[in-house]
Amino acid sequence: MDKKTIILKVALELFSERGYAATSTRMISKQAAVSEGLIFRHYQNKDGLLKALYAEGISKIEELYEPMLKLEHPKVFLKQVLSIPFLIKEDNFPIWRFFYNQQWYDPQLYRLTTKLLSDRVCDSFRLLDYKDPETETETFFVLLEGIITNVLLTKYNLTFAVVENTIRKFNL
Amino acid sequence: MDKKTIILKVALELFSERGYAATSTRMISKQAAVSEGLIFRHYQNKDGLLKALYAEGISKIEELYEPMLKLEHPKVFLKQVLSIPFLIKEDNFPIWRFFYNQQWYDPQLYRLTTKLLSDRVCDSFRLLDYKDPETETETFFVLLEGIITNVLLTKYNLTFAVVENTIRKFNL
Amino acid sequence: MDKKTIILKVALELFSERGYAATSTRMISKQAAVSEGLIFRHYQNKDGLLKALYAEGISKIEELYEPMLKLEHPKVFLKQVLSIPFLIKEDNFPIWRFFYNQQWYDPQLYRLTTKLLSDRVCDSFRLLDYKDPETETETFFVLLEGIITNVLLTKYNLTFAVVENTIRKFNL
Amino acid sequence: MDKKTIILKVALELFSERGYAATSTRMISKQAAVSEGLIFRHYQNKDGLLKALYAEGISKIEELYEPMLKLEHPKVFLKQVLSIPFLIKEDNFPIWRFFYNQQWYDPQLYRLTTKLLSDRVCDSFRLLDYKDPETETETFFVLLEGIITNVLLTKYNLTFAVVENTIRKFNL
DNA sequence: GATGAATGAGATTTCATTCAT
DNA sequence: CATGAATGAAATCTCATTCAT
Repeated sequence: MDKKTIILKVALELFSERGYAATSTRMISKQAAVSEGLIFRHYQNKDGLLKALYAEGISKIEELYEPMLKLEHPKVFLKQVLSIPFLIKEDNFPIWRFFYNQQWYDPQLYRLTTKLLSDRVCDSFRLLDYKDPETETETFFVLLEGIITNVLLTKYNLTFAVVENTIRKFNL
Repeated sequence: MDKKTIILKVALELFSERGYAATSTRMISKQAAVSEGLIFRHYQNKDGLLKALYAEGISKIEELYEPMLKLEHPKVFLKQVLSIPFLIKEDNFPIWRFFYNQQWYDPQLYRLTTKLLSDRVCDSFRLLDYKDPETETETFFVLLEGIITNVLLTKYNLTFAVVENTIRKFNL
Repeated sequence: MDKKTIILKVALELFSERGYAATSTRMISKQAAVSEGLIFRHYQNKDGLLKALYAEGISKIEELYEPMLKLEHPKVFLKQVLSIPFLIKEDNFPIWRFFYNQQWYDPQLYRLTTKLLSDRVCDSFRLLDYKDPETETETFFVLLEGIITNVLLTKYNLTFAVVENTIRKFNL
Repeated sequence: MDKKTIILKVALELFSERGYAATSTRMISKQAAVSEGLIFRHYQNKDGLLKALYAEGISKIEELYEPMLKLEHPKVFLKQVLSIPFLIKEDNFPIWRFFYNQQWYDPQLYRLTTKLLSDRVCDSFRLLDYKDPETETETFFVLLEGIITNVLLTKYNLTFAVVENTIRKFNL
């Protein structure tokens, strides 16, 4: 892994755990074992790291969603969406934690992870003949966010039983 | 309102919106129209503000829960709990936002707002003859956190329909 | 003891142990259990404490020297002067320590404790027919300062044997 | 001389003359013509300057003592030790002044400059058949400290006659 | 590409001092 | 006489960023 990549990886880890504002470029350079100057050569400024991570995160999310969006059966699709928290592999954990944590300060991150799915989710509920698919979709996402937040804050200390219970509540 | 109180109020507003790390004591002093030194005279250090807000937040939460915990009927109680997001009055909004935002950095804040209710919620599901009240409770809280987070991030831009839908899903 | 006196006493203790610059008026007020404002009411400013202590110290020294200066026999007088370190009673210890420590920053304090005696010491050596009484006096005071410094820094951890040995070296 | 070295040199000069507590990092940076931040980059904190100076001072002292400790004849050796105040060259003056001044606040500095010599001094008195070499050594060091203090406080305004007189008193 | 010295602005904190009560 | 709130300046320290090498 080249130094540019290491810097971004370390920045992500620190932003994810401590938050953007509480992480200094010095900390990043120390933990990445590179000079502080190199961060600025590669990413211009601290905000550049943020932007690079936004881009990386979005592509990681799209990658994760790609096979999911190919599922045709609505119930199968919705169940898969609810399983997202358990699909976040260990090496993608930091970027999700970073996004969820960062949305408290950056409105453009709000619901970024779910809005790529919202149309398909709404369609699925419509196909399943739910009478108010919009409200159903909204409820679905609110719950999903609760689950994801929980997983990110407790580092996977959440039983799958909760997801199964949710699946039942949505008759999936 | 005396200056000590104003400082804490302003600190809360700023911490709530921008986060603790991104808020300088200088910003607080400017917005509170006091000298920067006064912050330290009253709260020792920046962390002292945090601790004072923790204490204040906890007592505000207990205040909010007090009448709720007196509700005897389990369904009534659970429905009331699900309505918490709409019970958070405007002047308590900042402390809730601060707590939910801060839990990303401070493990001691995790679930602090819900653990005061968890036993009663579990008992309620047991009284209602749910077969796995523990999982039901967990699902309930995960969903509640999703709703509260949503309300705090969008400033109440959430229809009550979602709550009603949830109530239906839990047969309340 | 009234508050004005307590303040000065506490200031002396702290200045004596930590030095003037490293002692804040806040520390003094805390340890004296008075308000910080009271220090300024009684002594105008921090420098006022210094000046008050200078005056007190000088009068304490004169008090100590008074009986000594009445000794007529030169040898008896000189031996008594060499015993000064052991005449400094516990409650006068802080003011001596303060003076000796403070002389590193304030030239007017240099030799202040000994210059009141220097003429009499020189006369004594002259009476005893020392051939160079000025150099003898200087040597005598240098040694005395060494002994006093030692006593002040080690809190009396100095054997009287050293003083006796010195007395012998000066044929007293 | 690089900036790191200049900072330490200036810090020494100021600490030596005004004392540690009364010297601000701002003063150091101004006089060293560097940014204040650089002090912290090179020495972590103000205390880091202190520690660096301790290390430097100890090595300077050892340097000064090295040739002295090679002197075999006890009288020659002791006379040389008594001449230390006149061996402190102008550029080592600040570090000695700093050490002697600082020992009033830092117990670990007490007698640091003499303890490296104490065994050899005691041995010398024993070789010269003094009956109580320990007391003789103690007296010798007390006097030496008096002389050094005097030199440091008056900037060499001390006649060599005092040292010669002392040598006579110890029969050297 | 990479370093590490260097900076100026700003963050946190402490300080002596004032003032209304 | 005495308090304690309040201040403005300064002290210590951190930060993002630049630049010569």
